[in-house]
Amino acid sequence: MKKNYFTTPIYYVNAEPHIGHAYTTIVADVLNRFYKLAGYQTFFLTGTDEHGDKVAQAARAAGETPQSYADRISDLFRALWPKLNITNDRFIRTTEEAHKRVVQLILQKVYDAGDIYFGEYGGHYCRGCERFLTEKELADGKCPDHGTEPEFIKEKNYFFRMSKYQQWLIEHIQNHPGFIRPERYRNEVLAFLRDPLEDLCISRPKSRLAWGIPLPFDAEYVTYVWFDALINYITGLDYPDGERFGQFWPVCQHLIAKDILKPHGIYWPTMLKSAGIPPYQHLNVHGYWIVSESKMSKSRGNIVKPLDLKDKYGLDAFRYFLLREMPFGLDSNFSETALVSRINADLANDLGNLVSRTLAMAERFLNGEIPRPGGLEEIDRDLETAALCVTREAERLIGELSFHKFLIAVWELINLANKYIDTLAPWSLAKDPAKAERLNTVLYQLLENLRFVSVLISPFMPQTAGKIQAQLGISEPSSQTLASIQQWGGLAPGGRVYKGEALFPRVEENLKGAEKEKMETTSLISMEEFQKVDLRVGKVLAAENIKKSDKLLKLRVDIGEERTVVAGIARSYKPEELVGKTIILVANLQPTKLMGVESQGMVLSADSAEGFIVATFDKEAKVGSKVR
RNA sequence: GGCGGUGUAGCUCAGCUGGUUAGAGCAUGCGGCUCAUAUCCGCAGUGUCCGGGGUUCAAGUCCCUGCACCGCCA
Repeated sequence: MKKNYFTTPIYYVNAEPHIGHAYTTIVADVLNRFYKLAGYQTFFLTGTDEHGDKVAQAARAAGETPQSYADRISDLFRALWPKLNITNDRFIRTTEEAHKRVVQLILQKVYDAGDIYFGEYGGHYCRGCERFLTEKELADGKCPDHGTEPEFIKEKNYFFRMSKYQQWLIEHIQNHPGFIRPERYRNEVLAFLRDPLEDLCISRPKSRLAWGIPLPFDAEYVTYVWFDALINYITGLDYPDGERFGQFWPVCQHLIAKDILKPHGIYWPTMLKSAGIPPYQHLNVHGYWIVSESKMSKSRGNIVKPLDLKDKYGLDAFRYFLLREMPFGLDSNFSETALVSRINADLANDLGNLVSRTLAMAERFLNGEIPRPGGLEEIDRDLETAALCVTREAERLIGELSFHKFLIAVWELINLANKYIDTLAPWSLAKDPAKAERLNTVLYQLLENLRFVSVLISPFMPQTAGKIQAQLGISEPSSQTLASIQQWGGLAPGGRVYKGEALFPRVEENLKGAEKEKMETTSLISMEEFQKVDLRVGKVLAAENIKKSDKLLKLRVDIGEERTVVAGIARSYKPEELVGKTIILVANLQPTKLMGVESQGMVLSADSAEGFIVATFDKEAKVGSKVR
């Protein structure tokens, strides 16, 4: 059985989870779910990174011990993942005893290989910060936080001979194009490796920092946090003797954001090399979410955290948005407006409505029974071919992390199904008993297509996929694997389908929010300016449709003189309903031609639940009089 | 200061190894349908492809240079 192992970084517990953590973990989850669907045996690891200076400092600031502080923040992460429907197999913490043993084992191995030496390191040490400051951090030679001059301290430490493996690493990256991907990050690492690599300081004296894993060969020192943290990826597989390590190493794919490229692209492979462990398969590097406060949330005076939006709009929509919007590797913008736009356009209008209309027709025309299809015509085969084509593309696109391209492909299939419906108009077929078999075929193709779509989207939107499959009467969702959509026709005739709730209700609230904002920003006008508008009481003398327009009506209105007016209210009023009505007309509006008819004014109207309604008076007003 | 990235329609972005009238989605306008979540389908646009040079028969695509923004490093 083919295998795959996915990891997220173990998240550093000096801050609470945010959108970036969520994205990395959701991507790992999508991969994990997809490869399971494709029949792989998988393992998925995430967790928290808990040692080191910053955690010790954050704990001190919070008045806690490092351990209790780490426990608390680690729990925040652990509690978040189920809410995002994450299917990790293990949650690892670097403060676990098992991990400490593995770190010490690796240190000993590297030490025994002769790759660790004791040396002296000098730097600007700030007692307030309890750490070394770089030249750049210094402001006028002083610590920017404490305003004190740091001491130049020489400190003895252990160093990992990273430089020894520089050439090996360069060659490995060059010989394995997918080792670090996308390519931009591979190039970045190669560029970095053009300069001589410095050896890595891997210890901290206990006198300065006690919150770490003791070195096995010198009890006076603890391990540098990165050397400790990276090793989690093999601890998670129960290195060295665990069965999982044999199964899932080195078929390992790390997922990281670009900020931790160097430790993963350089420290980690050289550490593995020194310890005699083969390197991982892929390092998958993604970009940042640029979060701009959307106007929507600003105008309401409350700043919305991206992660909170999953509760507001639903988890699947949130997951879909993250994977659809960001080309893997690049930075992308995150905004509530963009999220709402994706929900309405892609999820409600395209997918949700397709499911809704298909199942409604199956219920209405076939009493909810999955029909037996008859002979296929070309257009029916085209739908099949397109669906099978997306299935075939899936493994390639997901394999190269092109999630957005894959989702585009699925949505092309969804659009094709919508076109298929429009072209074949099943509602017309249903009116003609002679076309019953044709109707059966068309609806079968549509239902089967929904089955394909549900399987294809299931790694991204597991809840939604489940809902669609339930509506299709599929009793065993576990049967719906990638293999099940290698062939058309898996949906068994005779089964029952039913139309459920709308999968994704349109988000209308925000439209109102935008309108509200527009109103708020409308500037104030003076009485004089208002009086420039000549509003008159008018009586509708005649009304008729304008041909070729379904929105416009042509009216003749008496305001003391007769005016021709074109009004965009044909969807709400039949011409005869308007005749005799007393209305309000803007009488001094610049005349304009609409659909070839000159309009000499504008009828006042407003929105209502039933569409446009025209403004009238509650008692009889005098025709032609001024409205104030 | 060094290294790298980005700059294409109102918005968000595709455009591989240079090759006919530069694309998609959203938004906009018009039309069609009525099964459907006022949804769907069709049609219609709009662009000094950041500026300036250069290479070439041919450059959004390659080279040089300038500007703007963003990373990483020192």
